[in-house]
Amino acid sequence: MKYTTIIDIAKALGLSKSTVSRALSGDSHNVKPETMRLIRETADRMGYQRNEMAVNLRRQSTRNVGIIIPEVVTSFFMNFIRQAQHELRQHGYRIIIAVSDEDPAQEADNLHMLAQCRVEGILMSVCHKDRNVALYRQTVAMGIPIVFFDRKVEGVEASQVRIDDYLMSFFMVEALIRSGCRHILHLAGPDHISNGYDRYRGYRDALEKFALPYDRRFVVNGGLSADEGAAATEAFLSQGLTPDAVFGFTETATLGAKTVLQRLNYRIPDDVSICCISGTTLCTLVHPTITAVEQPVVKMATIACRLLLDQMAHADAVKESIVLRGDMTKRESTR
Amino acid sequence: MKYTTIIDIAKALGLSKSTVSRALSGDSHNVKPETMRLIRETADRMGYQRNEMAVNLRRQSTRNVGIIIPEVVTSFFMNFIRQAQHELRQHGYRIIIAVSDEDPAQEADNLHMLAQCRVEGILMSVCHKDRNVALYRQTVAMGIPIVFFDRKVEGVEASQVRIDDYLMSFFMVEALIRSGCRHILHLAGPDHISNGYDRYRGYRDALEKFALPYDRRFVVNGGLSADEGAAATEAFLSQGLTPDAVFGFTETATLGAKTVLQRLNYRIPDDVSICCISGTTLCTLVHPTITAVEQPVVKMATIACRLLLDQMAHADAVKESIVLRGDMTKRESTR
DNA sequence: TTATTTTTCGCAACCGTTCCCGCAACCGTT
DNA sequence: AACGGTTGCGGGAACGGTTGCGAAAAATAA
Repeated sequence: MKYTTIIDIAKALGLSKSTVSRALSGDSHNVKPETMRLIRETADRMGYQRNEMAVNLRRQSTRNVGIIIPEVVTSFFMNFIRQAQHELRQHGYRIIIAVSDEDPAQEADNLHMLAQCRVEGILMSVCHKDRNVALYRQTVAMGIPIVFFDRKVEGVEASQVRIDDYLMSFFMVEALIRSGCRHILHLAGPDHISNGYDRYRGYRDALEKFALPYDRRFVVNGGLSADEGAAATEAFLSQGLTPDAVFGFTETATLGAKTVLQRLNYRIPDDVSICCISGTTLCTLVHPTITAVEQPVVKMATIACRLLLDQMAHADAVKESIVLRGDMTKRESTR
Repeated sequence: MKYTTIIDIAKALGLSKSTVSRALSGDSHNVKPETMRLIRETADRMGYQRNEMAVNLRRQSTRNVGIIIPEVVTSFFMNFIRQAQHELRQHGYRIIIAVSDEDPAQEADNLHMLAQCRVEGILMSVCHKDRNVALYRQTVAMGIPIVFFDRKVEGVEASQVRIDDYLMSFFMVEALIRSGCRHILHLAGPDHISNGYDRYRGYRDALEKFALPYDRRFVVNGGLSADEGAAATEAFLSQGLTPDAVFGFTETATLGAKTVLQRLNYRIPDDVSICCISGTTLCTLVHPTITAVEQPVVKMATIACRLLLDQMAHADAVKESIVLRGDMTKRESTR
């Protein structure tokens, strides 16, 4: 496979590669219209594809940004990427996607890879709240701006955008209690995701507000996937405990719980209410539909991009930490 | 932001860049162990990140392949990417992901972008059965091997891997009929996706096998998304027609139909059976769970990668067209 | 006509890396 | 002492573009 280069075109036309370069990059100020047309035609005819790497090397700027996401099972991240791509493309940036698979080691690899590809900025949702913090710092110190989205990370001087996990969680549990629930199972997130703790705090404080007893057997690690959520729920039920509500850290795990409960003939919401944080359209497709706090993904992506574009434009742009309200939608799964 | 280069390292140590290059690329045959250690340490200390573009330019080979997918709403493509990444990484290839959003124009853009980034191969699922065929041809002719997966495309000399849409569809509808269904609504795919026609043929031939009348009002365009599927179902029902089964071209649209039916208090599967092709774990999360043919995504990705790796290794490798059996799983939504 | 400006183009340096080639030092052998 | 072989390293030409500068050519002004 041999690509045609501007030199090939130059030779074919008896011109210099400078002129060809200028013609192809649309420098109408320095090349005769006639010549321009000629060059462009031959370029087309010869199937010219310009070598992005040579350009980037010379220009000392790739116009691309990296997006690192922890997983691909949730549609949230996919939608984020979609919106971010839309947003960044308008500013002439290309995106490179890297998936960490919830593994800090792979995340570190991804970060290095992106640095080697000379991305000019990174949008990232971390997979561990502090395992790679030193690396994040180092990356930022090297001059690659990072904007963290969705998952909180502390100790790095960078912009962030996420929802108010504590408050959303508090409201959700408060609503459950007001609707009469007293024994609320909380499928908590894994310890290494910092949002998990905030959501847990919201749960506890809501109980406290209504002077309900806190039973730590009602807080279990629900994992992230549907399978993990199902397993956790089964383990919980096998202790002989009976919840009248389930409040999940994340959507997929919560749906796993729902599957188990329905299989055991619990009626939803009559016997048990179900709700969760970080719901997506999935919550509207299942039966009954699930009450959830939805991440305003479009807004989040838009803001994340704005923050990143700011940083890329001026290295001294002030770092902002933006906390959004989630959209809580009451559906069939709660009373 | 100024990256350290091998020249910086060379200067700092009073060595030549050649030696530094060799040390860092692990050419232990040509550099003294002592020097090697020294160079590597200083490289670390100076935060060296090698410039991937310079390497690629010089080597005349980027080791990356592109993956073009039509959309991100389905988890199928995400899982495909995940597996493909796993597979290709083992052979030292990086992947670049591009999303076409079901738009041929964007798909063409993506193809050009990948060529400019000098990918050495492309895995692709097309968004229109013939709109960009000339471009595919041209790309292959330029020497970039393409492997098409999931969605069929004709008229291009390239390897392909997909499931047997006709047969799977036939089996599924046959099963519906055997279970007593007589009025089967088919949510067909859009015309521009060629698998759609095969699935439709499967539907028709199954009816014919049992000598059931074909009523074309029972074949409607169900679109791809849940919303489209829901709208199509509502439009169908508003004609006063009553189906005793729904057979969907794709999962999301089928779930949209399910939502509508449940809202209208149809009992599933007592009043109406529901099933579809190209189901994912989503089918197991909803209630009732949905009978579906699942794409063997892991196998498909593995095979696609093998085919692509073959082509990249030997340009004259024979083009294969591999048709897989889907996994049909009976669940609660059918009798 | 000549002088001056403008247009159009070529030369050459440069981006960061790889890799071929050559050179010197050192080894053991004859 | 002369010789061939190995080891360790440096010099410099690529790879495919961009771009500042100068020069030739063309257009305009004097």
